[in-house]
Amino acid sequence: MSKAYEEKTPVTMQSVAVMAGVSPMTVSNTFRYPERVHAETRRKVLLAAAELGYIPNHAAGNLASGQSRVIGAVIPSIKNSSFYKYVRGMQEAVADLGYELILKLADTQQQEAAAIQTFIGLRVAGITLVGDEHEKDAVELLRKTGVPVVESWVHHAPFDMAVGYSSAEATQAMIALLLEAGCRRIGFVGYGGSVSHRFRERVPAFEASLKARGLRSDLIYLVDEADGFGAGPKALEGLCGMDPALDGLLCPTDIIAAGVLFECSRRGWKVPERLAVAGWGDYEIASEITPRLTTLQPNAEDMGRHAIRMIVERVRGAGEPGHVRNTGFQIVRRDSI
Amino acid sequence: MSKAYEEKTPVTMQSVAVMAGVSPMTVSNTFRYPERVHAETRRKVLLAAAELGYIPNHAAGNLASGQSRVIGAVIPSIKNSSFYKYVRGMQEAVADLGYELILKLADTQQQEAAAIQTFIGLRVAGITLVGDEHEKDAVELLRKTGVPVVESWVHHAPFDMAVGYSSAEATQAMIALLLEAGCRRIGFVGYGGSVSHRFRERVPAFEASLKARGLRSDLIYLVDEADGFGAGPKALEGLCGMDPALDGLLCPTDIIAAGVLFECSRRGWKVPERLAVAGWGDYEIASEITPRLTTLQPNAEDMGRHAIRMIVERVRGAGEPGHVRNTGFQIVRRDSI
DNA sequence: TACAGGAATTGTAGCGCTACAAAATTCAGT
DNA sequence: ACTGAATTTTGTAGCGCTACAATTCCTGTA
Repeated sequence: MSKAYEEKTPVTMQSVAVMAGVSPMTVSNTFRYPERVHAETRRKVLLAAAELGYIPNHAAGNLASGQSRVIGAVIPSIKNSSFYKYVRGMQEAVADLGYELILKLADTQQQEAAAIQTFIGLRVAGITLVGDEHEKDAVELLRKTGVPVVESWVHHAPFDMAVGYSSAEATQAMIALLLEAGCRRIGFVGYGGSVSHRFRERVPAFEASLKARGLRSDLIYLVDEADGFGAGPKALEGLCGMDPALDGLLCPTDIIAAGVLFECSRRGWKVPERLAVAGWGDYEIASEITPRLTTLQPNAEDMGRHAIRMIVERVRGAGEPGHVRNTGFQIVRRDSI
Repeated sequence: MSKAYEEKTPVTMQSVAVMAGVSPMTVSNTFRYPERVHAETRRKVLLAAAELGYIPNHAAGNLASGQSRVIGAVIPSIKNSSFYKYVRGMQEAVADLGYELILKLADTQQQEAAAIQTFIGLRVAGITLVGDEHEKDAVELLRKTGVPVVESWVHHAPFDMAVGYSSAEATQAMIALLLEAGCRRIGFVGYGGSVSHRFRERVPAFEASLKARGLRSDLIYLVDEADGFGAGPKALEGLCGMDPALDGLLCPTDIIAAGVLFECSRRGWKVPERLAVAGWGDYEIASEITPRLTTLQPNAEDMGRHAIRMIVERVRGAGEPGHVRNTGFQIVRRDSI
């Protein structure tokens, strides 16, 4: 029977130092400032470290130096493939900059607050959040500790820094495209319930765009976030009830747009001739279903990359609080409009 | 202009102790062993801590106690919704047990090895991995440090502990279902390239099941993992080339099965009459498309929960190395078979 | 050969916390 | 009031590492 975890003799910097025949400080320097150590010495130290399987204890280093190379990211859900790209962007950036990224999932504001506490407990170098709606106490805590924080997917008024794009502008752009394609009775599918700001700000943008053209702007139908694809058929039915001649539809995600497409095929409706459908998010499914979905691509990887860069800049003394970076969006024109 | 992060006066246990008028040790006890301190004292300490926004420094605590309340999970990808459920299960279990979960994404073995190093550097209490194929050095390192490790989604021969189900058994069960439904010319879609063991072990199970019944067992088509939905049509075309009377199809994921369903609808084939289609993974899409997909549900949440429990048990002194837990699977019968 | 000046190396002290043991306080039962 | 035990509180030492200053080792030049 093998020994329990704690009973193994831990490999410390000290043991590496002894094996390499140098002082512990030299071992430390070898890892943190390799250029300060003579090449030959460095070789010996690295050899000893490899031999012993030595991994520097971040916890101790962090404590001694007051600095951390770890950035914490709170993600609301991993179901959504935009977040996947966002995380990829962050991973890429931390790798370039010599940092580490750790993730926590949080579906609710309470969970987010708990995740923030964990990260602060770990004394991470910075934190990235999604959205601009957070628990009051959590924000207070972040303020007090002064950790660099980037809010992603939002576009203005951060309590520290933000990176994202404007959902309102994106909505306008999508409506413009629908209008250009000849649609005149455009419907809007939104999320009901207490959904986040970045979804809610689309509604007024939708209304304003249509009113400006003198078109009907009340074809709005709210669905339940949990319904997935199933929300598509429901929304289509609801909206057709309001205006049977509905000819364009703006969906909050590609998933719902796909659901609408399934329903159109069931009804024998041609897309985009009978109904033009706009997605949002550029999920994988958008380019795979028939007809291929015209959608909005939010540059999620860029967002992730910039979120990390902003934190690292701040740690290095640059980067002002209040900094907002607009990573924009792109409309991917395919077959559904 | 606000001060830089490092310049803020940090709130330490000491400052809480002063404010509450007790010794630092009492503050420590209040957080770690609340029952050891008098209720009234506890109240004072908690009040002071809240007032100052004190969050215990995990790094220091970890260093002093040699113990950690953080478990690290390495996830290969978050695109796949089974992993989502797996993570949910883990989150739930850590919350129950008073631990924390942090995630790292790793698509390749190299990235996995790096993630393991990070976790060991953080001196986490345990690590969960996916699959049983890891970089040799990483395994060596895990062995040396003795961290409790659970390999998930696999069923046997762990180097420490494992939790999962047998892909071979699952394949057999699915084939049995197809046969029962009257299929006699069954095709198999697999992943080409260097794909992990848990996918590869399905092939011999497929062949054996069919040979045992004296049926054709060479209708195997390999697709590229990156093709997503698009792999479905390709596989269907390839397999029909081998046997135009193909009447059943076993897909490696629901995504591919969905792609096949799209293609069937394009061809005007009835499912399951013309072709019965089996998915794998019970993704969201499985219950949303028409016809609804019969698929294999791997009890991912259970897997996550058990992975965490096994680690915590080990830390607490129970739980043998070599422990394997079979969380089984379920076939979700819907309309495609 | 001596020595300034840079390169490389090494003690010292302490980061914030906790294990442990010792000390102080409270309490019950005479 | 007094004692022994139980409860609560508190020093002490040290976890593994790094900042910083001090020391030692080199090299080239006078």
